Amino acid sequence: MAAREMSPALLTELSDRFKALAEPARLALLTALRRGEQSVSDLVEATGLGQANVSKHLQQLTAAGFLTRRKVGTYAYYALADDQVFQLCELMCGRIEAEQRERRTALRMSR
Amino acid sequence: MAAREMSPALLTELSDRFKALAEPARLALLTALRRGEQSVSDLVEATGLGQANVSKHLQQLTAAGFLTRRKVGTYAYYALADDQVFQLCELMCGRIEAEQRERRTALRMSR
DNA sequence: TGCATATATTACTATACAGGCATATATGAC
DNA sequence: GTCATATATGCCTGTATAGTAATATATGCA
Repeated sequence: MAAREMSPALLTELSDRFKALAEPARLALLTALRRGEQSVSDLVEATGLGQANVSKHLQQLTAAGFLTRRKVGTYAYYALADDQVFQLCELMCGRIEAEQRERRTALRMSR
Repeated sequence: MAAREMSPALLTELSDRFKALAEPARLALLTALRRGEQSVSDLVEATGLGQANVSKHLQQLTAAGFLTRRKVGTYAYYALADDQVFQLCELMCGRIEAEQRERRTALRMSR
């Protein structure tokens, strides 16, 4: 947020982006796509999710700007729009690990 | 996600954190707290949200590790646990601005 | 043309949760 | 003790959405 003025509109846009990442299934799809562009059926197999479900999640991720879509014949190939999304995940993972470290330390202190 | 193995448990923890940021009201509270530690009633006034609503949002942000809570008398003072959360917002805002630039460019091209 | 495959969409159900209101809890003042 | 204030909690309603199953759409092939 920094020096930015946080208008209600920006807050809504921001929360919409975070909402796109706020689902384990969608994070699993992003993770699977680290290996490169894949079709819907590839991703169905990679994640074990239902086809309709995957299709809808991919649409949401694309609408949020995290994925690109390329249609070839009857296939739809999805790919990461960029890898910035993983910077977000890395920051979050770092927080989670820091908290786990703190919990372990607190545990040690209490014994 | 990088070199991390993304276990289902980690995906869930990650999505929980993102979910905490996936609400305009909670982002507004975080923004208000940039000015420093504040009580619940301060934040009610700053945001215009209802007291019960603010109290519940603050609990969620605290559970997600974004806020700390300090009780003094009948007051509860909340503060940002760190400012890393704004790095996340900055990254997201950067994405939003980039897309707006692209939309403007696309518009120029189409005229 | 008709058939098969890949993806998207629709309808439905179950669940989660934001928001508001009323109330409970906790602390301080008297 | 009573009263007032600050915060948290429980209940309720409406809305959003994840998941599934069935169907629609689109493309390629014979």
